[in-house]
Amino acid sequence: MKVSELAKACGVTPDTVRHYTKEGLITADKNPINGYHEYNRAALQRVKFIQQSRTLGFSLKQIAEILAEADKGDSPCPLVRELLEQKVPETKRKIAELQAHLAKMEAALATWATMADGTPNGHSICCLIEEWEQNQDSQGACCHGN
Amino acid sequence: MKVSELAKACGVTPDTVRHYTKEGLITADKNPINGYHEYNRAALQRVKFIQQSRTLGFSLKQIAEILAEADKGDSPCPLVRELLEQKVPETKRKIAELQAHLAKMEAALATWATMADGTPNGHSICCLIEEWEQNQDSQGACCHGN
DNA sequence: GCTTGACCTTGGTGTTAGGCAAAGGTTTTA
DNA sequence: TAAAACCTTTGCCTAACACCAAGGTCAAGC
Repeated sequence: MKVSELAKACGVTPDTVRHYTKEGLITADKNPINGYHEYNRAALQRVKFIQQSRTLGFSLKQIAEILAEADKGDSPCPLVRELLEQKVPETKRKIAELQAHLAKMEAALATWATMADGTPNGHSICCLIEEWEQNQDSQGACCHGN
Repeated sequence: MKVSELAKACGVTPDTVRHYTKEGLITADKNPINGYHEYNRAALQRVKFIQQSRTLGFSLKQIAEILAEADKGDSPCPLVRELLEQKVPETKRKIAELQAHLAKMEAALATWATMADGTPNGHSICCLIEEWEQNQDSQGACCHGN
């Protein structure tokens, strides 16, 4: 298969296939006549595997480790379990961060609903941002009356 | 103030201050004798503002727009409201993605708890990944008995 | 006065996972 | 046979810095 054929078969772009090839995640023979890459079924399987792994949140570097393990003839499964077990709390942390983040934004918007816009005056750039967090008891000290 | 003094005062690294300077988010006079950057209180205020804005999830590019608006003498507040209102659904989407992601991982780990590790055999790289999703009814077809 | 360490400068590289574009060769199609 | 569609390599772009190198500068102690 050529680049685009493989890409289409896997539902990725040709650039992605080229990227994986360049990074050594998949290999290809080169047609000596025209220099074109020639991919086989193993490459197809590997690209599909890579996409599956990416949906689980693995980085290309981690996937490369997994593939290297498999290429050595060892089972990559223990490594996969380990990586995934690390990833779960990490993902939970990210979710918590984003949720805190979202709460901040919604709180800010709610607070701002009662605040007027301020014109920058040299001691304040945007009162909405500068005042929204720490001085929630003195809301709008810099803005109101504008 | 010099780079490190400003950085310390704002709780960021000198590299961050240099980065903001290079990107034009803050300005500095240059000491003609030694070429050192000299920051004033306005820069201090701006770096703090940038940090506040970053905790709200704004990118440096967006912050640059906000600052540019303020520098023109206009109130950046309407822009800030608008940006933040765009950001809320975006963040919700990201959270949902991560949660789906997490669910996938936990489901995979739960499924795998009952599966043995497989040795790569040419038709499977890591059965855990390849089998976990689509064939949940034929779990371990490639792995068991190993 | 001099050395040492801490600071500053510019400029470059690295990080993720490709996207995009240029310049040129090849293959397929009309 | 000419255009369209494909392929190649090369290299730059993204976000927000972190880190490093080479070299100049400054403050302190001896």
